[in-house]
Order: sequence, then structure tokens, then C-alpha cells
Amino acid sequence: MFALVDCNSCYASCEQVFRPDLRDKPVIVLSNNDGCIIARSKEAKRLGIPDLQPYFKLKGFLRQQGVSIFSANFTLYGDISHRVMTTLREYAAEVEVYSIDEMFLSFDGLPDDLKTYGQEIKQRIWRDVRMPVSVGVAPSKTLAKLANHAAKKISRLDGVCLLDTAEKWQWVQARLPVTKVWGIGSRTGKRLNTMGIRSILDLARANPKHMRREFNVNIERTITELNGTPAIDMETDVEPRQQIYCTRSFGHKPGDLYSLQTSISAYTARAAEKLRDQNSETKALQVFISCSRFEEEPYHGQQVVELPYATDDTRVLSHYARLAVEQLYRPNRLYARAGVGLIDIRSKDFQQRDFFYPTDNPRSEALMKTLDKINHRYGHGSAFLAAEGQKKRWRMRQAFLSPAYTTRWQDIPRVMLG
DNA sequence: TCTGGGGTCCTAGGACCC
DNA sequence: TCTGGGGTCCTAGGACCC
Repeated sequence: MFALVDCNSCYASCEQVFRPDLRDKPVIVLSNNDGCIIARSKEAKRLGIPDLQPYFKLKGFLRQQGVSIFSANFTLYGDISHRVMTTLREYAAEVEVYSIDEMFLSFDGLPDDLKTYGQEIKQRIWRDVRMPVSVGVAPSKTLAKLANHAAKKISRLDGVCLLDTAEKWQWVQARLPVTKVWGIGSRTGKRLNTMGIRSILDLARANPKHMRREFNVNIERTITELNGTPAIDMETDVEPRQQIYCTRSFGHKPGDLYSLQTSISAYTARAAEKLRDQNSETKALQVFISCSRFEEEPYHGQQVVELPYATDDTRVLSHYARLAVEQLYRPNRLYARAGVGLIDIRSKDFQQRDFFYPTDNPRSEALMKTLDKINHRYGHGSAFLAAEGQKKRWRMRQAFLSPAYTTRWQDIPRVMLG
């Protein structure tokens, strides 16, 4: 058996952890640059606030309803998530961190009463971290996802749903459209609909081999899993990333090359930091700059840069990224987004060097280590390349940012006594 | 004025090899 | 009628996830 534990309205709940005054109140969290709504508390959902809507369109309504608004604070969410995951590890021998707010647990060899066990987990996470979670338990990962969905929707289940017999999961499957299944998105959903497959149960009853020919191997696995046979394994080890991207929308749209170059330098620095974190280097990077896609003739320039040798040195990466921006730049336009991706990543432990590789530079290594240490200790952006610029007028909007309560000394909450 | 960001996997098709 | 067959690697694009 598998369990899927999912934090309810994760980001909104994270904001409430240190703001108990906002408990049971409508709270929403905006995406980077305060663009869209990406999380809503129960009460905010009840007000009819839709997901992934541009903030500016709902501004008036939100104010009128007294909704509390937050800019995304991923430092805080990452830390709260880590606390939840650490606690969850106590409840299963095998776990998979699936996303910032979801974890799969393997329940093999555990007591029969998994419903009670699920309740115990839920109460423990609430007691220790003040994070509300839902628990879905079933014989495959896809069914566990489905059970989790049911746990959220059916209030009498009290946040824990066990789908351990075909009757139970078919009851749920018959009542949900096929696009609610893990792995079936809107595109495939449309195609399935034209084939007469509307509910999840319709898909579960389709011929897996035939569907594989019609679509791909994933759909075959999904069908197998929907019928109670596991076909998707737990992924217990964290593999290093194969690609690392850092892309942002601008707070103020720049039109000058200098702003684009400084922003790209800053994004490269962030990506390189993540690269070093996983002890990797990259042999290629991708750079893009683009105008708003809502413009009449949007410009999107992108370029892949093959490096002469694999590296993790921010200065080298930044140099090539800036050259690329220079080539992509078109004057007399305003840019909305830019980004950089490290796309040919390999481990530093298995370096393939050729004849022309410059000899290892211990000073580069030491400099990067020191840079990372300073930024880790005093917060991102404490030490940076001059190429990232001083002013950063392009920096993204974060008008409603909460403190980094758990990761910055200045932001630690104070408790009033007496 | 304002419309997210960061990933993964699969497939098809072309190049190339013997 | 009939134009080899099978394999690998790479890339772009599509689809999906949260």
C-alpha cells in the first residue's frame, strides 16, 4: 500500500503558521512578481477566488472582501516543507519527496488499520508543524493520489481516505472526470473525451495495450494503476537535477541592454549556486529574453551556448551568458522576462577532460566556496558579482512579502510575555 | 501599469554506423 | 510488385506535473 500526504493550500498554510491571527481567514499567495494567485486558503476558495488568475484583475474584489495577500516567500515555504518531510519520514521505511508539498510513503508491512495510522500522521503534523495535511491510502501511487483528492473533497472523511477495495475506488472513479487523474492533462483529456472516455472509471476500463498504441506508455501504466496494480515505482533517492533554470519576470520592464545583462548575471549566479550545491558542473547554457506575450508582435530570443569546458564558476558562466544577451538584444523594445538554464549538467566526480582543458584552478574553487558560504550565512545577495549591478530596478515586485521567520536572524518572531 | 516559475519524461525523425 | 536491416545517439517539440 502507498500513502500520499499533501499539505492543504500549502503556501497559504505556511503564511498562517506564524500568523495565527489569520487562521480561518481568507488568505492568498501570489506568484513571483505578484503576477497570479497560486494559493488560496479554504476560506479564500469559499469566496469564489479562482486559481491562477492575474492578481490585478481581482484587486478590488480582494480588498473589498478583506482578503490577506502575500507575495511568494519560497524561503519560508521550503523550510516549513522540510519540517513536514522530516516528521513524515518517521512513519515509513520508504518515502519519496514528490514536490514541495507532497510525499509518498510506502506502507508495506505496516499494521492493518491504515485509516487510524493516517489520522495519527495528520494529527502529528498539525501538532508539530501547524500544517494541515490530507492523507490518501491505496494500493498504487495513482490511486493514492485519487484517495488524497477524495480526502480533501469529502468532509466526513476528516482528511484521510483509504481506498483498499475495488468497490471503493470505483465509486470515486465513476464520479470524477478523467482529467483529475495523475498524468492525464487537458490535452489528453480532450482526446479521450472524443473517444467517449469521460470519467476516470471509463479510462480504468479501457484496453491498456490499445491505449498505449493510441497515446504512449504512460497511459498504459496509469490504467494498470487505476485497477489496483502498482506500475509506478517509488523514487526514493534524490537524483541531481539534469537542468537548472532561473527565469523571472521583471518588476519594471527594461529596454536597455545593461539591465538585461545585469539581470541575466544575477540569474546565472543563482543557477550556478544550485549547480554547486549538487556538486555538478555544466558544459552548456541557454539564455533567453522576451517581450510580453500579450504584445502584438512579441519578440522571443533564445540561444544555446556551448562552453569550451565544463565549469561551475559563476564568473565564467556569467561571461558567456552576457555575450548571448548581447546577441539576442533588439533595441527599442521593452522586455518582460529573461532567464538562463544550465542544460548540460554532469557530476564533478566523473569529469571527462580533454587535452585543451585549462588546468584546475584552485583559486576559482576557493572563491566559489567562500561566495556560497557568505550567501548561505547572511542570505542570498550578500555577496555578488559587480556584473549583477547595484540598482536592480528590474527586480521583481514583492509588495506583500512576509518575513523569512525561520531562516534569517533579523526575522525571527518575537514573543511577548505577560 | 499589471498576466508565474521550474522541472521531467516521451516520441518522432534525422544522422550516422556497420 | 520487390530497392537491407538494425542499432544508437541527438534534438525538438509536446505533454504533463506542482
